[in-house]
Amino acid sequence: MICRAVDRNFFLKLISNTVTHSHLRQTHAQIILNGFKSDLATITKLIQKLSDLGSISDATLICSTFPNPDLFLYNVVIRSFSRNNDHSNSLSIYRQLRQNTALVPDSFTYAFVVSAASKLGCTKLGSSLHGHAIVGGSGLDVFVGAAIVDMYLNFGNLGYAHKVFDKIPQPDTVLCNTMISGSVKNGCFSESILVFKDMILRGTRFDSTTFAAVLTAAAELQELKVGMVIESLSIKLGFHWHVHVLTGFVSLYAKCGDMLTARCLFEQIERPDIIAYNAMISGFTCNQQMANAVDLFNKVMALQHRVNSSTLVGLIPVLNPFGHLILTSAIHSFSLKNNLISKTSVGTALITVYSRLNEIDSARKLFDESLNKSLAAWNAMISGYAQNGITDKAISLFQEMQNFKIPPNPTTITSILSACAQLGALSLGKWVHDLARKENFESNVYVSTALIDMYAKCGSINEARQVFDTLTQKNPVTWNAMISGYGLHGHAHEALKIFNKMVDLNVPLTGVTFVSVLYACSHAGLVNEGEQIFYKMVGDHGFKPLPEHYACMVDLYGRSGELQKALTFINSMPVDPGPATWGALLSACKTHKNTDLARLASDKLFELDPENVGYHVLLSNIHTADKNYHEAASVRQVVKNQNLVKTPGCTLIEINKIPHVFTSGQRSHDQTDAIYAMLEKLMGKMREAGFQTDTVTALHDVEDEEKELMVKVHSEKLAIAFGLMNTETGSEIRIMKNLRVCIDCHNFTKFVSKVTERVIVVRDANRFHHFKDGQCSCGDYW
DNA sequence: CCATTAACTG
Repeated sequence: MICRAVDRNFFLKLISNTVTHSHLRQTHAQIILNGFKSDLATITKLIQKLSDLGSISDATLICSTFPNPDLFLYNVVIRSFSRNNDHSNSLSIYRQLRQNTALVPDSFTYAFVVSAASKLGCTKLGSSLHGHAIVGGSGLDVFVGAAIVDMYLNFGNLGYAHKVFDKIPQPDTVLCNTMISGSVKNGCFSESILVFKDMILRGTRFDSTTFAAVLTAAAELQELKVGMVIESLSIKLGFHWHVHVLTGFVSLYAKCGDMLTARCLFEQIERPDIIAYNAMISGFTCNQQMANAVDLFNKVMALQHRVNSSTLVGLIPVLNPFGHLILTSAIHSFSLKNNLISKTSVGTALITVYSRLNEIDSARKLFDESLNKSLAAWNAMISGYAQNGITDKAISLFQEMQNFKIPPNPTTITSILSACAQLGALSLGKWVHDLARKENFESNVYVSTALIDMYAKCGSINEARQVFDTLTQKNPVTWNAMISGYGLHGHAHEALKIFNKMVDLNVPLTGVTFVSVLYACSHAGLVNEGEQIFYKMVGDHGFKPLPEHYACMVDLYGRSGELQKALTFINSMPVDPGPATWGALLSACKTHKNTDLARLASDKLFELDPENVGYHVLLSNIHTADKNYHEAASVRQVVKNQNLVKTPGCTLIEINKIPHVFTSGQRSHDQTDAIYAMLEKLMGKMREAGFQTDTVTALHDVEDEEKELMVKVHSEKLAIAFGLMNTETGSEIRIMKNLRVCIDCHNFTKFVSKVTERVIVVRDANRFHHFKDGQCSCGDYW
């Protein structure tokens, strides 16, 4: 074939029309033969096409030998790497660009590299690229802005994202969509709706993505009103029949409990995608229609040709909140059969669901079997342990990660903080806080909320408040954590202040908000305040009380001694009282020594929850306190037959960051003799001051082993004595106990705080006690 | 695909 003189346009067209790699090689040869190998436009097009076809190595080879690359060519290469998911090479080309050339990056360059840094999770590099973009004058460009906002949202830093977003003069649809869906991903639903409302005010164009994203937020907040606004807008603009928009409505109605409408809308979706199916399945699960959920799931699985790893991963969020063993095993075996299990995303997803179902061993097995563990897989496993209360495993896995030099991300930090909180491990918690500071994770809402919870649960309520006060981004969970922290420490008035501020600032309240406030009130004896809030919850805020709210109310009345009122309340409840409600009454009966009512409550409990031996123990203790030893023994006999193992009490104290654990009657510690001598001295003083110990009265008719347990010195006394000996005069002592503190030890600690002039902070199984000058912050309510 | 808060008692 004779080649006629060809021009550049000929090659450009030829390259565009090429669909295979070998064809493109021939074209390249022609380009060289015809003397176009140094023509910038032709070579740029060639490189673009090569990378589109996935031949990234050919593309770079040509590029590196090209004499005078311009910025456009660099941008093409940078984007090619990103498109092939090779973000680190994309960034190294950027580095070459800055170091080896005099070219000045433009907004395209910044948009590409910022998103590469985002995908890689490089927070520090990301912020410095943000800086480069500002210096380079691209900081306010909508494309660059969208990339930067998306990056900060991806890093969980909603505050920075918002700062950047607010500065951009004319945010376009894509930028607003990024902000809306990113806020949703960060659990900040009302922020997301606010951005949408701003779009309406500013007249920004909407698209189906906008509506789909806002609907997710509206669904989470059960905001039917926002749904109505979106409905009329989307109908007017012709987006209403879009799959994603309809799916959004399905979720909204499902979350609001209207499954009829949800189903009806779902049926209008012509070709539902996996997200649509998921919305519907999740609607069924959260409205307890398990049979329907399983049916639809099987239908999805039957569409074999369309099921791949992302289908499975997509299904997982449906299971996550509720968990369902049958569905999970189905997915597991499906992925084994179809060789999808080695996909890390599928593995990780299954690890998560198994942990949610308390099947932590199955989760660990999957984790151990996966060869290339992604950060997400580590996180899934760590959070699985943390959520199941297996805090030691969570922490040791985290340490293993550190040893492997795998850098943690905010998700990791959040789970570890939750483990520290459960454990009361203040020094580890502080260390993790420092780490979070260094890595710039502090502004992440999850991290900061977990920090508040950690400090509160580790006894440092003031530090918790400090974190709370410095936050610019809070979500309802953050507020709830602060309220429950105050409740835990018996500071009900502070809890109420935070609650009122929430109301004033229009922060959406949740069911947990009310549980936390009511808990704070009942543990501080604020009966009237609690009562008012309960009625406001129903009347003003339109919440339907859940069983836990009823239980809180019974606890509120019962704890304060108003047992009759508690009973009247139970009888007036519109639903059948559950075990929590009767349990609250029973424990009140114990505190206020009402054996008759206790009998009534425990009969209900034995019926409602026959498996739970705890109620038998409680009833037995009530009889013991009533000096009805015969009755107590017979209740205990029932328990004996059911093989109850009592949790042994133990207390932890940290001295110079080293934890010491004491069990009751323990004599194995190095300083045992000194500890007992110290105790003897303190108890002597205490008796002189007229305190009497309560243990002897309970010793009638008790079996020998139990008698021994009662005479043994409780672990918290040992820990306190040890603490007194090993800390500076006048300093605070903090101890952590796994069970509730008994009346005798409570009195003892009060006394010690007075004679030694120490503040003693005790965390028991339920709450905090701050002992100072012979008084306890719990006001003897616990 | 991975993250935070509450709920009687033991």
